[in-house]
Amino acid sequence: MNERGKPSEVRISDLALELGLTKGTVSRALNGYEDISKKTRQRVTEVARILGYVPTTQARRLAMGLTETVGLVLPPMPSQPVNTFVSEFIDSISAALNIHGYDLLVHSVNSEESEVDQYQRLVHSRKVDGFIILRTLEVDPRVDYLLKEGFPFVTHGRTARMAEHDWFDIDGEKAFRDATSHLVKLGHQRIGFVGGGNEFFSAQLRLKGYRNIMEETYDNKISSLEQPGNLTGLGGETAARNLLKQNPCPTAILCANDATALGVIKAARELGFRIPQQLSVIGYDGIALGGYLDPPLTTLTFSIDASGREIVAMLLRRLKEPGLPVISKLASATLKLRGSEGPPT
Amino acid sequence: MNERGKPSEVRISDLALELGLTKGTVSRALNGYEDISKKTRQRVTEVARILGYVPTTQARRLAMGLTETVGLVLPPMPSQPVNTFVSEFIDSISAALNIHGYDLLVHSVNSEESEVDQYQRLVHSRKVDGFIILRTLEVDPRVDYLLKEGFPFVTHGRTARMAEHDWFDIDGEKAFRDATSHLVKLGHQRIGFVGGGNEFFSAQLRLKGYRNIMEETYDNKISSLEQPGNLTGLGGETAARNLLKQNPCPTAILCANDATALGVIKAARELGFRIPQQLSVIGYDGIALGGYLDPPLTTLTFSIDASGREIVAMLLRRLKEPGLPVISKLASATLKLRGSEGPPT
DNA sequence: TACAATACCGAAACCGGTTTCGTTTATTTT
DNA sequence: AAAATAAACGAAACCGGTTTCGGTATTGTA
Repeated sequence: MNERGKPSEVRISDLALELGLTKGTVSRALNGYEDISKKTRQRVTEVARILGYVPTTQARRLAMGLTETVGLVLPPMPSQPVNTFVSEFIDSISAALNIHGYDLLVHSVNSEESEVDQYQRLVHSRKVDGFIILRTLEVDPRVDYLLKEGFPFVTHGRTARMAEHDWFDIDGEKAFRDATSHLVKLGHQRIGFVGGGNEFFSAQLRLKGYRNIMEETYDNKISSLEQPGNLTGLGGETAARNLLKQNPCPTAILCANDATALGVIKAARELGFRIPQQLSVIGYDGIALGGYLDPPLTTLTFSIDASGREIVAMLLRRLKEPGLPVISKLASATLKLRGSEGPPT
Repeated sequence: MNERGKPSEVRISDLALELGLTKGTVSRALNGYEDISKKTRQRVTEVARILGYVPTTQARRLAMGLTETVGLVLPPMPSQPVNTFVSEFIDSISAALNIHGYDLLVHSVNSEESEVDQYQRLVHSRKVDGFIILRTLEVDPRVDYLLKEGFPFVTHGRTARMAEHDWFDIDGEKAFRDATSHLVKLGHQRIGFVGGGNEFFSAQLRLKGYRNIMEETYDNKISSLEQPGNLTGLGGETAARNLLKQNPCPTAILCANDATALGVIKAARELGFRIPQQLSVIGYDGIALGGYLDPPLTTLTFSIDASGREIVAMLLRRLKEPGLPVISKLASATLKLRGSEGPPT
């Protein structure tokens, strides 16, 4: 069947020769053009099936002037990643893209180039039709670049320029209002918050949701209860130590993500706090591993798969109709009570 | 610069026109052919730079008859993934591939097709030059198919046919000999083992390493101490309950991976066991999250990044020289003591 | 100064498809 | 039966590059 290495492949010209037709005719027959007789179309299809003909993607895409490929440039990961979001997200979007005949091209930034350089090369070499952008910053150079080029993309997360581009996001503000309210109802008064870097728009919104409820409930806001973090476990540890050495110290801590929460819990334990009796902790992300902690981590969760599918749908719509006005969608997170929070003592 | 949407791109014909040369000459000039005068080559390069010419990847690849793309078909993930291996691995291999001008194409299996169908379509549509295969089975249909087609690939993990294909693997047998020996030295006699499904070759090897030491040390092997699992947390829970209801019950449990270990710890806690005082637990994978457990999970760890780079190097070598004899590499895991094991009481 | 060798570039085929535009044959229409 | 229309396919251009081959102009050799 095949000799040394590559399988012996059938080209459209082979098919044409076999059928006694020209390759143009064969092409149109296979693509269902009406100007080819039904009889011929069936004959072509049948012989194509028998010979195992499959069109070469590269050639088809070149001729049609499209790539049918979407790019995903992986944002630099923390050295100790604890979140499975990226792999689940990739799984989701590649499945959704494949259904529509699109491919997913994954790049990562090597140390020598900037992230924007990476996008630039993908755009200019025409490897992709559009991008999906993860972990948006308030002022995001990737977004700036693609908007300048007029190149299609959808972000997961909002930016300062969200009115100008398509985006999908989880309503982190509402999520943290919910979580804060929950703690308030449990009777907590001193509720701490460990955020992410200010450059992340999402982290700002989560902080905003927390503040909403705190100000609404206790009228004044206590800024010493707000600690910056960096969305990693180590950041959480540091922040927790700052919070827990205060007097009076918080009886609950909200964390901008689960990794932070893990750090907070670790530090709290080391300081002798029992959870949730002496300290309630709530995270954000819904990592599966949180369910295996003792006590299991209460967190805000959302469907990664649904997010991925929605984003792909938005991007494909954009590619099909470039003229469309900006589209966006805000989904909501669910408070998943698992046991790391309770009434204060 | 650009009008509505796509950036205005420069083709090689535009360059040729601008330079007063033919596109063939321009192409050879840019690719450093010696039969173009040095003066001309420099002039072409300069003008190309000024006009911002970047060759269209699709066209170049079609002309050269290669795809410069490597495929990765994501194996179906557990519904509650706890391991960041996949995203770290993707990050690693995409970076390594990009350096050499290769792209990474990620597909995932939708429910309607079998995994092999997915490979078949990628092969026949000529979208990739080779594959990287994850989570090998002892009898692996993906391997069978690609060997039959003579299509290049490298596996992460061994298979029954490992003599016929390139592979990279972690020496799980040695890893579990090390872990078992460690427990023996601590004084444990009844050491349990929770494995993975028998279809996974790696799980078998880990079991083998455990048995090696058990038979060598205690002469007889106690099969009731060996519990099957499925490499998930739930599997670990079930297995742990089976082990811990025995009398006498094990004082230590080795787990085929960290997810299993999480389940084992959860079940043990629910049964009232204190860790590591009453039960030592050791996992495998080195997930970062294990460091945040209480106590932190002792585990066998290895460098995902190094694995990815090595596998890419192997695959690229294979693509360059198809005639090469089978290449393989066995790397070793390191026992990372973090506190979930100790001497028996 | 005539002739061969060399350097340098143009012309054209090619990769494997798609699509436009004619042309031929078959079918209607009058 | 002649003319108009429709049906079905062939021919060729095209997508944007690469590569082979051949022809001139220039240089080197005798």
